[in-house]
Amino acid sequence: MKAKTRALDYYRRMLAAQNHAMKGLDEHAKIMLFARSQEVPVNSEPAAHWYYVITGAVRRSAIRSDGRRQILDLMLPGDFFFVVDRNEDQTVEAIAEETTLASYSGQRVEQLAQRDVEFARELRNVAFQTMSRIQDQLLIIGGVTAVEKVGSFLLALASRSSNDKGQIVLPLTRYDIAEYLSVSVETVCRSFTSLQQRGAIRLAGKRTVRIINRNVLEEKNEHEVDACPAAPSYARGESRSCAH
Amino acid sequence: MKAKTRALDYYRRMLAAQNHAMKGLDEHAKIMLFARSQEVPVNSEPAAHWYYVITGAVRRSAIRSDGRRQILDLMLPGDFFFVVDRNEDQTVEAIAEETTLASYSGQRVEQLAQRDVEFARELRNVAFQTMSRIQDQLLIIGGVTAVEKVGSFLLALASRSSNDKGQIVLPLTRYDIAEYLSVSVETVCRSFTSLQQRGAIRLAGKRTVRIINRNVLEEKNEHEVDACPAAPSYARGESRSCAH
DNA sequence: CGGGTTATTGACGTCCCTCAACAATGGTGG
DNA sequence: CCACCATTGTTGAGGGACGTCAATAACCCG
Repeated sequence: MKAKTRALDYYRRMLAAQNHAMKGLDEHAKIMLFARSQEVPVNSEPAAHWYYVITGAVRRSAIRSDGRRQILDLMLPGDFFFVVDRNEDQTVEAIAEETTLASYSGQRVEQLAQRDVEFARELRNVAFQTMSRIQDQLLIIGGVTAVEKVGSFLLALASRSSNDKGQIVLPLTRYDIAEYLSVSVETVCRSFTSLQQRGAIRLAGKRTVRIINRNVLEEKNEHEVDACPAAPSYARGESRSCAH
Repeated sequence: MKAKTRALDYYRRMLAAQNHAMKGLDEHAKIMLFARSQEVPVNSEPAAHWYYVITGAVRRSAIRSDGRRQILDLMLPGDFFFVVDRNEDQTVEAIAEETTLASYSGQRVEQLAQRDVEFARELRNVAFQTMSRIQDQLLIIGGVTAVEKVGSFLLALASRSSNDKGQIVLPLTRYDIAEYLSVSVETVCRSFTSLQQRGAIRLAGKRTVRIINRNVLEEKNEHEVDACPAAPSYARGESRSCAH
């Protein structure tokens, strides 16, 4: 239980240092330690438990009817999460080894929200942040090519994780990335090598990515960048907005 | 302004009839009427205004850097929505003609949430419903084939709209569907005809869809249904969960 | 050392995006 | 009322991208 007390110390220090949204809850938090691929218990009723990621990484995923797994949300240190959906059978699992979470009872969260007005507002902001996270994922998945998806995924990951000058350590496997982006694992690999050959990223080991050229990652098409001459015909421009 | 007063009447009656989550707000609601493709004004600050769809349909969309439009959320009668994201430039537009919304000031919502505990809980549920909606869209977009995407989109639409025995009236154009599913318009059309030829749906007019065979829509692959003999190798089964 | 997981690359077939042409629809003004 | 035009919807041909199958390497752990 060395890791657990260490995580608790880290948690306390972080609470003291930065402005924690859930600071009213810290005395009621239950610190939990998870191993890689270990499931996080979530109740079926909506938001029965609230979690805060201290270290590691967590994925929330659903199984399709054809057996494929879709990662619905990826939580990194500093993120809150909870399970809302009633009908979908979702599983929450720790991705990284030694993932530590702070767990709050949903009932206690409700009570605190009733008493403390400021806390209730923070609670709403937590929900907003979750929505923003899923929405970003939707934009990433909606990308045209696989290289574009992987590129914007790396950029999103870099902006979320505490990065040291564009150096990202991937907390997830290629399979997880594939299930997050809903592409095949092989395509993810090929996208990585393609991005590296194009000078966009630099792979140091399998899990460490250094972003060399952000512009290449942001460019959606690989068609010899010529400063975006005009919107493609697929984008129907302003014809809709001008109607009526 | 005939339509506006009619919508207001409808709104009042609906409030009286069913249990409206925002019933504490009805006297502060501002009823607004929108024409097709008319933009709904949203402030840049998060959740500056809350909206409730009375009739019609509304889309919230973002423009990608390559010019393509991505619909991030689709709101039907009975849905609440608000704009959360700060950095993304999102536009909210009415899809259907004579779209009527009830608008609430975000400030007043905050005030009411501070006074009324029950209302604050309802407010959280509204946020949860929005999350659930975006999440469903994520699962739909993550589908493998275009036919599968269109099929699950139709099923989701049928479960959301007040349907008369599987009869759906699409409030959006093929272009909107394409931007919702992030596929090309032509592929959407081909998927419709393919689903019709397979006997899954029946097109009565361009915008009216009757669902004939739900099973065909739910089947992800068109590979001659043989009762799902085994999960495909792409789905890696339980090998992950069993690790450690 | 051996076995399982993870990662990478190639060959091949299929799905879908693009371009193109055209039909159907709806609104506007003469 | 009808011609006109913009929008919307549909279908075909061709090529590129990605999923699938396969083989292999690298890595971790007992």
